[in-house]
Amino acid sequence: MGELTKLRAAPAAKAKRAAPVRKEDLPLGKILAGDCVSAMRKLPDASVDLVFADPPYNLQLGGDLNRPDGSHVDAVTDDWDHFDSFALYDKFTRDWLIEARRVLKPDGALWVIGSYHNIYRVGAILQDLGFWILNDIVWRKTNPMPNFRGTRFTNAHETLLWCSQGEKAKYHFNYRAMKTLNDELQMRSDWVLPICSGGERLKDDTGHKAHPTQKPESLLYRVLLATTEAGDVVLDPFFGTGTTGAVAKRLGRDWIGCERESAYREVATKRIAKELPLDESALKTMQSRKNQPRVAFGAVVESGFLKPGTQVFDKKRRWIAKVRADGSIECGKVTGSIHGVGKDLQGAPSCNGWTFWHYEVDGDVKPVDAARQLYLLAVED
Amino acid sequence: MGELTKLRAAPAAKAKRAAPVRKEDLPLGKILAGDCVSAMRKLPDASVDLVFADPPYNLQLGGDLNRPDGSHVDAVTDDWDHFDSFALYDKFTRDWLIEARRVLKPDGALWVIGSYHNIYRVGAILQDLGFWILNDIVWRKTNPMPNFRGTRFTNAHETLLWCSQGEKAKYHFNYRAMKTLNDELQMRSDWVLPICSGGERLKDDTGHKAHPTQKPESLLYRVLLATTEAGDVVLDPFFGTGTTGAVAKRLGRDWIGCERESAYREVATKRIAKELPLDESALKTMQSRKNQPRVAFGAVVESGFLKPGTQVFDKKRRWIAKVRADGSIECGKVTGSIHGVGKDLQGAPSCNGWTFWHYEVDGDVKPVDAARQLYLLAVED
DNA sequence: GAAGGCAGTGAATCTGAAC
DNA sequence: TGTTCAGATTCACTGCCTT
Repeated sequence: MGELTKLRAAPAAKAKRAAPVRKEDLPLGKILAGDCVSAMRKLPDASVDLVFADPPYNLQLGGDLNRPDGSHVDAVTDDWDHFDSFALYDKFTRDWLIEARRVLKPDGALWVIGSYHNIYRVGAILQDLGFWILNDIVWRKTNPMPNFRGTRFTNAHETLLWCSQGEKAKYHFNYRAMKTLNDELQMRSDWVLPICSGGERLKDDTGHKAHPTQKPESLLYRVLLATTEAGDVVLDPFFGTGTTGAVAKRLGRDWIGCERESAYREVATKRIAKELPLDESALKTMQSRKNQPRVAFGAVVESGFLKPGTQVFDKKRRWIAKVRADGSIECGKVTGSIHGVGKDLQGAPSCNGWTFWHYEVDGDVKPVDAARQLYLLAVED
Repeated sequence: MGELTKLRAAPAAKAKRAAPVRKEDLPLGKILAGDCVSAMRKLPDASVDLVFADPPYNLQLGGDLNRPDGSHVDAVTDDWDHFDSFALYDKFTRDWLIEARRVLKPDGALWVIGSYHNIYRVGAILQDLGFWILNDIVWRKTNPMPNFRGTRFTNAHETLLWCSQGEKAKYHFNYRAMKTLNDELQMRSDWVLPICSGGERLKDDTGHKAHPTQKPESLLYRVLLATTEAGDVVLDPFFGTGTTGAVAKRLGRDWIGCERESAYREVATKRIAKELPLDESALKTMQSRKNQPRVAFGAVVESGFLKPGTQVFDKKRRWIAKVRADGSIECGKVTGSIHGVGKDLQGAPSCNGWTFWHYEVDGDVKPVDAARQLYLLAVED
């Protein structure tokens, strides 16, 4: 971070006190061709209310990857995602962030989405440039791709950074709208949303996905609803197939896109043309209810509501097993989950371990489900 | 990031080919006083299996920042100077990460926990030093503090980074134990755990919380269970009230702490003294089949668990092959190992013959893996 | 028509021991 | 150092086809 630190923050658009930009002078509803830095240079200072950016993640993939069933994973191998070094990626990032900063109004905001491959570099650089992080948001995917080789944790989330122009800068946050959207609870920094698939996923003529990393509209929906007003101008420097434009149009926001690839520009143009502004009542029904958390037996053990080493047994005490540290149980040579061991011992097709296994508390015998209820109570506070 | 990028990874402890460090020469179960950089300097190269670090987050919170030598940095909270404090924080971060890297074994791993105030700086710096991010983990708090002023999203998570020593470095991951802990589904990168409160939260004599940022034991439990083995040495450079030590002791891991504040050291010492290790059988976890001894198909045939001449077939009976005396199989003109024949017949990139091929026993159809399990049971006794 | 089986797929830094 | 090959490894959801 050395060099950057010396730069100090460009004072951003703050210094410009010229006449405010007229919306008529902006290329609203247009997708600018070329790389985003050149494209943004055509825009005046302090002219947009929000920048939403989904830059390349700089994934550094090894060889091919196959699923356990032998099928091939269609990975992101496009040239635009490849950088030879962190240094080059950092320069690329700095360049587009500087332009984004110039183009943003003093009370404008920046959103960037990324994964662990790039988001720590992006985050450090935007802080160096003077952006002020308001929240980091975790998009928790309901249906991520599994880790097929069993080598790491399933990479089940991506991260968004929401920033103002500086520590003292103003910004817009529709607190009430977010709270309403979230069943009258404050909207949290973790958002549970499915990935983009099914009918929403755009296909090319051959039926292949039109873009490798299309984002779900629900994500943009929440971003725009939370941090813009109707009539605001939203700029997306990495427009892709135009999710930002489509949702902006639906929500009555103006938009400007930048996109290098003509194929993506064409798909986006057609897509947005079909989009219609949504009426208010439809907006309200788009949010899904919060889903009941599943509780893993391991989580109950981990949290101490049932200690490793505890003996558990079925109601008739035909079998006695011992709880192990990882939430597996052991009964003689049979080990596994509470469900699997109960099933195998009984020779049954299935078994609900929560009600099958019991333990003793102060002389009482209780199903292990009682420990789950204690866990849920503690977690709910 | 300029300067750092040029540094590139110190080759870490890899270069050291000296005699492996003996555990007797390490200050196991001790809390080293002083700042963590000086304390870590007393430890030999390549001597610990895991570093878990919960460094100070205090960037924008009023200048409560300390240099590695323990001296206090004067508060610099005006926005003119906040880059100076970023630079100081970066230097502090780099210093302790470099020592952590030296002390870690080549196949050791690093965990760091942080919030959006510091984690982007930490992440970029550790990448610059050559650490390789394996996952970023989101600790999703079930009971976070609300945002009282309604100005932002409720900050409901913290981030952990899990890193190996480098892109090609080895590391340990107890995949099966994690899958078991999560009810037979892969453990994801988002962990839902309550914050530390209630009886677990340590209090001082006045009933005030003993430490402002005490982490829940469940968090450390999962970290240590996932990425260490019993007997491993865990180092925590920011020991605080010793959550890492307490959980390490419980799980049969050795630990070393560093802590500047004597008050925290005292609380931690008492706390850990009370902790009891789990007995060995409770510590057993589900093992990956990768760790099981390799069994040649020929050995299973040789031992009579699958007789030469037996017909084996895939689940849909598209192909039928015959087992030969040497453990090869024959399907028409295709002959070879169970894996190779399965692969060639399907035209697949690879094939696990143990689960692909089946045989009949008493009218039941079983994968040939069942014969391997019988063989393993017989051999174990 | 309903239900169930089967195939396909998504921002993925995805093996390692033996020779 | 590189090459070979045994063999370990997946979750949620969509959509088409069969029963």
